[in-house]
Order: sequence, then structure tokens, then C-alpha cells
Amino acid sequence: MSDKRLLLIDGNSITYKAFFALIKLVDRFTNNEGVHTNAIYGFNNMLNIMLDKVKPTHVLVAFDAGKTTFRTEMYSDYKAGRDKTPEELVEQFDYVKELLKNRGIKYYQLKNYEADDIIGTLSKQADGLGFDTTIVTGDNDLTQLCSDKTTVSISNRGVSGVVRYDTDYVKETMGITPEQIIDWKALKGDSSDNYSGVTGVGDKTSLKLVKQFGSVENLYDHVDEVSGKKLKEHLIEDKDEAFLAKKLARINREAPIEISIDDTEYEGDHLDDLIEFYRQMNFRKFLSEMNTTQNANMKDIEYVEVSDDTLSEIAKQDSDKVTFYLGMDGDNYHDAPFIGFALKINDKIYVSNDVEYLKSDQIKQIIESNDVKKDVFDAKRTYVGLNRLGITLNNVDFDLLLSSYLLDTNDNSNDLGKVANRHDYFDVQSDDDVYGKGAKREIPEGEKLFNHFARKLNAIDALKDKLFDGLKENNQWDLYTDVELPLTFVLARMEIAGVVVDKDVLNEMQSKLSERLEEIKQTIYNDAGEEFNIASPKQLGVILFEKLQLPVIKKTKTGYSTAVGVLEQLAPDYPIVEAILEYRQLSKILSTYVEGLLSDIHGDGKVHTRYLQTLTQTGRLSSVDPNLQNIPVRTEEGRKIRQAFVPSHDNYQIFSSDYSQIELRVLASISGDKNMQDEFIHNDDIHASTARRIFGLKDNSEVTPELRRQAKAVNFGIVYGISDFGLAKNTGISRKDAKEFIEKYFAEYPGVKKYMDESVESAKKNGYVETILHRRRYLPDINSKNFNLRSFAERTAMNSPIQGSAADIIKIAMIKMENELNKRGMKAKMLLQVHDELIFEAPDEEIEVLSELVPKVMDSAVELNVPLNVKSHYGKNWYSLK
DNA sequence: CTACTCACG
DNA sequence: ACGTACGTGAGTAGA
Repeated sequence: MSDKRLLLIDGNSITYKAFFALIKLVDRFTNNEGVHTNAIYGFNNMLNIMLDKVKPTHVLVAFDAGKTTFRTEMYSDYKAGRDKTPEELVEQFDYVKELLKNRGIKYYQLKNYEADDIIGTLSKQADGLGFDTTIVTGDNDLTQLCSDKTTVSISNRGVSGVVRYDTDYVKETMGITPEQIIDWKALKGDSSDNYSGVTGVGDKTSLKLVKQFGSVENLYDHVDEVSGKKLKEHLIEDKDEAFLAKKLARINREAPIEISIDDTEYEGDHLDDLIEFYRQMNFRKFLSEMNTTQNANMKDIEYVEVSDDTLSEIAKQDSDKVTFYLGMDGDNYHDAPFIGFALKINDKIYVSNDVEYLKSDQIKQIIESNDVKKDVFDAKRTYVGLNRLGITLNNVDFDLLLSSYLLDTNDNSNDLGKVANRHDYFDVQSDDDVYGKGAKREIPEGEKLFNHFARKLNAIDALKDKLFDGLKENNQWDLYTDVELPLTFVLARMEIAGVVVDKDVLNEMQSKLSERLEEIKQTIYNDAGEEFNIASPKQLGVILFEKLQLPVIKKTKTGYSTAVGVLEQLAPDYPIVEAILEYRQLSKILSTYVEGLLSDIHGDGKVHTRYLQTLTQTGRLSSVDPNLQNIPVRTEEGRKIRQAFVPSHDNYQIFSSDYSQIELRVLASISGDKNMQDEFIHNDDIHASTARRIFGLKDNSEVTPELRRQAKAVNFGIVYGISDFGLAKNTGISRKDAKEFIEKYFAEYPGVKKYMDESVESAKKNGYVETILHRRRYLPDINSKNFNLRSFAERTAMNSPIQGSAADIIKIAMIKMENELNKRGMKAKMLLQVHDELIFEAPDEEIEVLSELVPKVMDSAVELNVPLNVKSHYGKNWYSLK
């Protein structure tokens, strides 16, 4: 066997074969996004088999570039009359190509040529270079390419059954040479390619003639010698067809390809991307196969373990920049145990599993220094962790996590190894790979851990320039340095400050709710005639829709829907449903908010949420452990939870300011719509004005509350990237009415319509959309052939700049707000952010100042073409804000 | 580990 | 004709 082995795959042919082999399962093979995956799955199966069999050094998958080729030029009906490719298959081609990228395999297509021609051309070159070449296809035609060095594997049954053709096999089975396959096809024609060859000549006759005469040319030179009168007549009559067919059947082996064999070198799997892809596709089988084959093979890195002796050496290093990593076991850095740290100065790496060393003057001084730049992964996590040790992290220059998120919000892993991989740096593993997952998770000691830490530092270092260049190139440098990086520390300090939660209030609620729930439960059991788990949608469905025979309004994938909307429709007629709704509401409050919150209270009587700054696709924050951005407010029962959120000192108040209609104001500003801008400038009731416009009234005073409500829903819809169906569903109006409202809306606010169209157009052209601060969201599905995916991308193209710009604005306000409080030496502290709302605690005597200051800062955070509007409230707890 | 449900902006 | 509102987190049940 040669040490140069080339694998050439006919991408179109194999994808088709895979699709139709698994056609019966086409509806079972869909991922969470509704994309069909059967062909992708089958293709990958074939790939695994061939990679294992051939063990190639070089691989190329060739695709057809389109319908028109040089063959259609000489014969316009070439391949005409074929069935249209099913939509379920069309949508899979792009994913097959993504699969190939992730498997480290090149693919290629060439305008005017078919995949066959690319394969023919490359295999010829490969023969000359001494490669062993294996061609994989579903198409028998390619057997004409067989040679001493080239074999053709034809997949027949599905994709796993393969027949291997080489020169000898062709000669044995057919009695002709591979080259003569072309002559054979020229005479018999090819119905699937829609050319007929010679009338009355099929497989058998053609083969006989080729064996007798050797070639089409020789046959016509000696056409008199053909036996059979009819046959001879047909041959003479269809001579042109035969010669045309020969041209069509011959694979072009001199196609002007712009790829060389050197370019097709097989890279091997890009593990992290491939795992992500398999997850996206729901390919559990391939995922589990990978677990067993993955093994990192990395060389050890030099480092020094910190001891009392090395501290002075560290102090002497004297550099204006260091790279630092603080290890903690667990996501929640407010209380996760420390597992060590690593510090890189002047290319020398120091590591330790004893974080007490950080408190030494030598190291603490470096971390706290405003003159020494720090490069880290996840500055907020590092800041909070160090704060627990009494150390303040100052002068962070590069945050790998934050930079990576800004460059592409889709890459939002919190794992250093995975982030590094995404930026093509592979000399570091993910924590999951080193520590293990689930029950097997265990932090290693000594060398293994230190090596991992050291590699992390090297990864941060290696990626700094690249990511900084990326930020500058994207026009995101200011977003990083002026907004996101400073915000990290504002957030860190808010998290550290925490919010006091009054346990007594929650305990009281707990006993009252439990009591009430017990009562409701008994009523429900009575009405149902049996006991069951009300919290189980499955059991509840059986009781309601089978036992009690209530009308089925909606179904989910797995059974009856018992969602609120459904139950609310049934409630007026069935008391049991009413009771279930109350039970649902109260048990949600009890389990998620009362009990959930109680379990999140730290030893200091406070909850310390974590704001995830690198998660959302739009630039918003999210809040976890506990989530303080979804504390109930809409129902009175739930709202009472807010009574437990109190200031940390006596004679303090909770103070809150929120932007009104910030997203619509952003829309008015960035869309440039004059009508909407005027309404905000004149401080009109925007929903009433919208109602006046879409219902064709003379004056806002004619707007009834019901009309205003409908207009408000339309305004929401617009922000979300409207569709008539969505609006109808959400407001209960008919789809036809919804459609009219939208049309009227766009006629009245033409600038908004223009903005929506331009957003989608720009996303299609650039692949991403941007906020006012150049925060990016890539929308890879915007040109997808799958209607669902494409529509979703279009709606997000419209919504993300709006939601994201609003997020930009409040982020700036937060930074400015903290500065103002510091500048004035105020005791007030910013505690929470809830998307369009900032919540503080402050001593009574500062409330007056805050009432002026906060709205002023929030109003002026950015300059829009419309005014921003901020409303403030305060009270003794988060519930009683006035 | 996924589906469902429901809390927020 | 296609099937939809945008962005999140958490608790529970049940494979």
C-alpha cells in the first residue's frame, strides 16, 4: 500500500443515496430546529466506513455546481425531466458541507462541471503522482475511471453496502476495459441523464458490440460487418446520437480545477466543532462514538511551582503585563472552592494549588497594580474570586471570554479550552476533558492540573493579538474598552454587594402557600375522583381529557397541552380547571420563588446573583443563581415575593428607575421614522397614537382602552419582527385583521417598514446585524433553504438591533451611574439590573439626590433622535415602590 | 437529558 | 404553501 492515499467522494450522489436509503425515517430524523438530518446522518456513516477502510492521507468531496454544465451546452436536454429534489433533502446539503468542515475534509465544486469531472481530473493527477485512489459514488459511470491505482466503490443498497470496482473486476464482470464503459454507454444511452444512444440497443447488445469492435469509432468504420439488418439500420440512423452520447458519457479528466491534490490533505476531526455539530444535529450515536476515541496528546509545558523561595523571583520579574488564571471548582464563583492559580510573567509560568500565595505582597502587588496589565479569561469571575481573598483585580487589559463573545455571540461557551478551539488554538483542553463530567468529575492534582493551567495561560497569550485585531476590524474596539470591559467590574461589584432577602417574609409565605395548596389539592382530587400528580402535565392530561372528557383544544408533541392558555379557555365551564390554574400559579410561586430563593440565600443573609455577560445573542445580560430578572410582578400573589427584598441597613430605601418604552424609542431613532419620532418628541402616549393611526381616528382622545390595547400589541409585534399569524395568535384577533393592522402600520410609519426591510437585506448581504454600538449578531440561517430557519433569522434580524441597542444604552448608564455615585461619595449602591430598570439601595437622605441623578444619567446615556424617558420609584422594599 | 410549563423584560 | 411573535432561567416529571 502506498503511503499516499486519496479518497474522492461524489458528494451529490452520496447525499442522494443516503437520503433515499433512509427515506422511511425522514420524519424521525429531524433536529430541534426542524431540519431534516437523515442524509447528513447517512453521509457521515459512509464517511466513517470509508475513512476506516482507506485510511486516506488526502480526501476531497466533489459537488455539482448547478444545473448548467458544459454538457447542457452541447445537449440542452441533458438530465432533463428528473424529479425535483425534495425540499427535505435540499436543506441538508449545506449541513453536509458543514459536517465536512468539522471533519477536516475539503470539498469543492466548479461552475459548468459535474462532480464526476472534478473526480476524473483529480484521480488522473493522483495516478501520475503515485497515489492509491479510492472513488466513492452511487453512480456506475465512474467505473470508467478505474486504473491500476484507482478503484471505484459504488454504494448500492443504501450507503453501507459497497461494491468495489477495479480494472480487473470490470474486465471480469463485463469483459471490457474501464475506458470502454464510455463506448458501452454511448450505444445504450442513459435514461437518468436523458439521452437515448442508439434505438433498440440496450445493455446486452451494446456490450456485445463494444466487445466485438472495441470502440464506437471503430464500430462505425466497420458498420457493414454488424450482423442483423434492423440493428445496422438503427446504428446508421442514430450515428449522431451515438457520438453525442459518447461525448456526454465521457468524464472530463482535464477540468480547469483550481484545487490541487496538496490542498486536499486530510486534517482529521475538529473535535470541539464536530461535537457541537453532532449536538446540533442530535446525532447521539456519533457523539458517544467520539467519547471513546478522544484523547489529547499534548506535550508538557514548563512551569515553576510557587514556593516561599520563588516569591522573590516573581517580584524580580518586573514586567508591565502578566497573564493570570484563578482556578475554582464550579460555576458559582461566589462560593466555589479554589483549586489553584497560574501566573505568567515574561514567558515564565508560575503555578500553585495554594491560593494563599496570592495574598503574599509579591503577588498581590502585581494583581492590584494599576501599572501592570492583566490578561485573563473571564475577568468578572476572576475579580469576584480574588475579592474573596481580599485582593482587588486592577487594570485588566484582555479578557479572552469577553472578547470572543463580542466577536461572535454564537461562540458563548464559558470554557477556556472550547473558546480557544473556536479561534483555532488547539493546545489546550476543555475543563470537561481534563476534569471529567458528571459523576466522574474529579479535579486532578499536581502535574496534570498545573499543565492544564499553564496551557490556559498560553492560550490567553496566543489569542490576545488576534482577538484584539478582530475587535478593531469589526469596529468593536470602543464597545469592548468603553462599555463591556468596564461593565464587567460594575457587575462584579453589584454581585458582591448582593441583596438582602428577608427569610422571615419567605418563611411566612411558605407556610401560608403550603396550606392553601393543600386545600386546593383536595378540591381537585375530589372533582377528579382520584389522586394524581397535578404537576405532571401527562397525568393531568389523562384526567382532564380522557377521564373527564374535557374538549381537547391543543396538543403538544407528546400529548395534550395543559398550558395556561388552554386551561383558561376551559376554566369558565369547569371548576376543576379553575382550581388547577390556581394550584399551578401558587405552586410556581412556592417552589421557584419562595423555596428556590430561600435555598439561594448565603450566610450573610443575601442573595448574590451572577450576571452572565457573555451569553445572550442580543447583548442583554442574564441572571442566574438566583435569577433576579424574573421575580414576579404581574400578579398580586406573585408580586408579594418582592416584599422579601429589603435594603441592607436600617433607614435605607429601595430605589428603582426604569426606561419607558425604550425599545420603541430605539426603533423610532434608528429607523428614522419621522412620525414615530414626532410622537416621542411631543411626549405623546405612543400606543394611543399608534391606535389613532391604524384605526384611522382623528384624535388620540377617540382611542378607547380596547383599541389602545390592540395597538400596544401591534407595537410589541413590530419590535419582535412581526407576522400576521403571530400577532393574531397573541391578541386573539383574526389573522386577516392582523394583516390589515400591519399593513396600515407600515403605511403610517413608512420609516419602520424601510428599516425592517433593510435589516433583513443587510443580514442577507453581510451575514450579521449590528446595534448602535456595533454589537454584532451573526445570522447564519438568513439564507437557509429551510423556511422555518430562514423566517426565524429574518425576525431576529429585525429584533436584535432593537433589543441589543436598548441593552447597549442601559449598560452605558450603569457605568456612568457607578461613576457618579463614587464621584459624589454617596452610600447608595446599584444592586440589580432588569433589562430596562436599575435598582439601588440608598439611605433615606440620598433619595432626593437619586431621584434627580439617576434619571438624568439614564436619559443621557446615549444621544438618540428621540428623548429617553425614565421613571423612578422608591420604598421600604422592592414590593412597595411608589 | 428533554419536554413542558411559567416567571420576567 | 410553508408555520411564527424577540430575549432569558428554573422547577418538575419521566424517559
